[in-house]
Amino acid sequence: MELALSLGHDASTPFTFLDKTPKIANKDLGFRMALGSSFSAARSEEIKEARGGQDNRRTSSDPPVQLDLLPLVPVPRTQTALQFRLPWLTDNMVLSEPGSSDGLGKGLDVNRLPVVATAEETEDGAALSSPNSTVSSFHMDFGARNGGRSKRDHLEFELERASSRASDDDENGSTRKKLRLSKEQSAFLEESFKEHSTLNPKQKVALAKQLNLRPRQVEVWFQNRRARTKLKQTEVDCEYLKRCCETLTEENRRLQKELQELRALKTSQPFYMQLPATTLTMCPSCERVATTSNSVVSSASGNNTRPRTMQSFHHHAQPNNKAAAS
DNA sequence: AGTTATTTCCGGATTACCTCA
DNA sequence: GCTGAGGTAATCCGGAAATAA
Repeated sequence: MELALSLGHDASTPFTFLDKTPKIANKDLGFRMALGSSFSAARSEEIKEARGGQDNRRTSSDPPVQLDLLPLVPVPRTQTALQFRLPWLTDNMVLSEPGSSDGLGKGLDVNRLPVVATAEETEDGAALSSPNSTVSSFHMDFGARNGGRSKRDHLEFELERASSRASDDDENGSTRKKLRLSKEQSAFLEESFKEHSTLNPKQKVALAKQLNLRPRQVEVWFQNRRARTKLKQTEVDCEYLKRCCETLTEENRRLQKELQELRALKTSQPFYMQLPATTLTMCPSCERVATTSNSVVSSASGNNTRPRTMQSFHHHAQPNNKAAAS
């Protein structure tokens, strides 16, 4: 998709801005994004392709929209969603499947009650293998959060939160819960988002298992993340258009002034305007209108009163305009 | 082959909760 | 302690696409 901004009088030279946006974004805001109508089409293709398989309704390993809102931290392509190493873990602390025997990988689930697995999990087919082990097998180092709280303190803190949530739930099962993901969970989701901005069901379930979240939560996070990305990009585009508008306004002002000068010249020096019409050509390099009768104007007027822009155009050689000059 | 119902996912808008100044 | 703003998880709704009947 090429968005063309027509400025009214010259639709032949559409003003494209989106191809410039990434440059601006890279420089000023530290992220890039390629927008294109190919997105929806490509997505449809993805879906088609994915639905060829039984349980892969969608795949997004190569998203059509490239976008990075964070400092680029490349994750090797060879790492699948199941093989991510969390940057905050030491080398021997890789998240493992929740049901694995090593006991690692039981990330703290900020939303899951310590004991009860919800019906939704079962529906999603992503119920964890040991939902009641969330507390006992909590091994991730969350010391970085909450101002360097010790592991023990943090665990107690989280237990407290979990139990308070449990009591909330007991009081009213329909209470809407809104609980923050941990820094680590968010970081992991971000990393994953950088890899692919959409998830197929397998990836979603895998991520959910790794982070000890419900698949629905992962799905919602990705949806919200895409929305944030889009909003951010819209702001960038808006800012760019604003700057363009300012530039064009300034250009318009300048041209109006020039027009006024020309009109004044016409009234003060009528002979000037009786000369043969000046051939105007468009400069292929800068796309400015160039006049080819500089010498005539100059000699006829007797002094060099041509407006600044007309003077600035004469750097273009126009060999076939000698008639006008004579 | 065309139609309809169902399912699934998504985006957009909005709500509700949480944190922080 | 109260309050308003901002961030964000969660919800609702409608549309699109695929699939099955």
